Amino acid sequence: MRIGELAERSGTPRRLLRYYEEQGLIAPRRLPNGYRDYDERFVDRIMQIRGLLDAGLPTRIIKQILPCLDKPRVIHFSDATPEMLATLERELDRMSRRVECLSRNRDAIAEYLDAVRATAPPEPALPEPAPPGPGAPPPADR
Amino acid sequence: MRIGELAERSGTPRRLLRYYEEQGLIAPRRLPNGYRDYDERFVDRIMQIRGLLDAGLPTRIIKQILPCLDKPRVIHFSDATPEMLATLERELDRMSRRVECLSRNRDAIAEYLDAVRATAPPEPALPEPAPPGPGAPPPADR
DNA sequence: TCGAACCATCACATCGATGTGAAGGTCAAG
DNA sequence: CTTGACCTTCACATCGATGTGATGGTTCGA
Repeated sequence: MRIGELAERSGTPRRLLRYYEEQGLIAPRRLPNGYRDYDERFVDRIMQIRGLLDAGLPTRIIKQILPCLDKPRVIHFSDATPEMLATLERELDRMSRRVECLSRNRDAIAEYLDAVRATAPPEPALPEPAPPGPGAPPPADR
Repeated sequence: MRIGELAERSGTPRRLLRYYEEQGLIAPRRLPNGYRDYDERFVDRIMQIRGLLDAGLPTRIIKQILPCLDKPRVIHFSDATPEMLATLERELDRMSRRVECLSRNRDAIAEYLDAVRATAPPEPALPEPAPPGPGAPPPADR
């Protein structure tokens, strides 16, 4: 597929797809006329990238960890330089802390909302849209 | 305490303490000479703010959710406008998604590291430093 | 063949978080 | 009384992620 379709299917501006490529996060093929050519797997890939970006990881780090998250792993064992492993360890630690901090505050918000709801009548829920893919980031804050 | 001590105790540049104040996240007293005057509670407060920032929340949102994370809650029930509650719901959802995405990728990295370690001999661990406060962010990526 | 709808690259703008430094006030210790 | 270590405000710079638009090539259908 070309960039427009991927943009639509991943909910990502073309600009960012080109930016992620420039940052070395993805490397789509090119058609004879120079157009970018993406296959299906890029949809989830982009979701994953956006999820990680949204969670606070910079592209530089994402670029390093992405190859390790693919199966089968065996292929990528050769990438495992000591510096690489050290980076991964550090990032693993950072991510765990982030998850902890985020969970703690999320639970506190949930608790607060529960407390508020206990004093005011709730409203009926709406039917939900389709669930997001494996790496889907939450919608923007704006 | 004055800004220098808080900066040191929270590991945060003075610049950012002033920035957070400018963004309405904190409101320290002022001494007669105009100096900012922080009490003990600001140390954890700053940690919490930095943790949330690091996890990808913008100051604008943090400003809204911070008052709800304090105990006792009862005092803050008056803040609970419908828009406020809607914001909290949205943000709760976003945070949950973030936690999910982050956890998933973190687990994948852990799995990868385990796989790698299974083929190379491990090294003995070092003694750990003091654990961080309640809202402590992970160290920077840089 | 012409226009619409794609695509390309490039450059510049914006936005939030952060760094840095200038110019000057306060205060305690020598 | 001066010096040094604090503090103040203000302004401008940087950095990464993102928005926007200019300029031009490709493809396809009317």
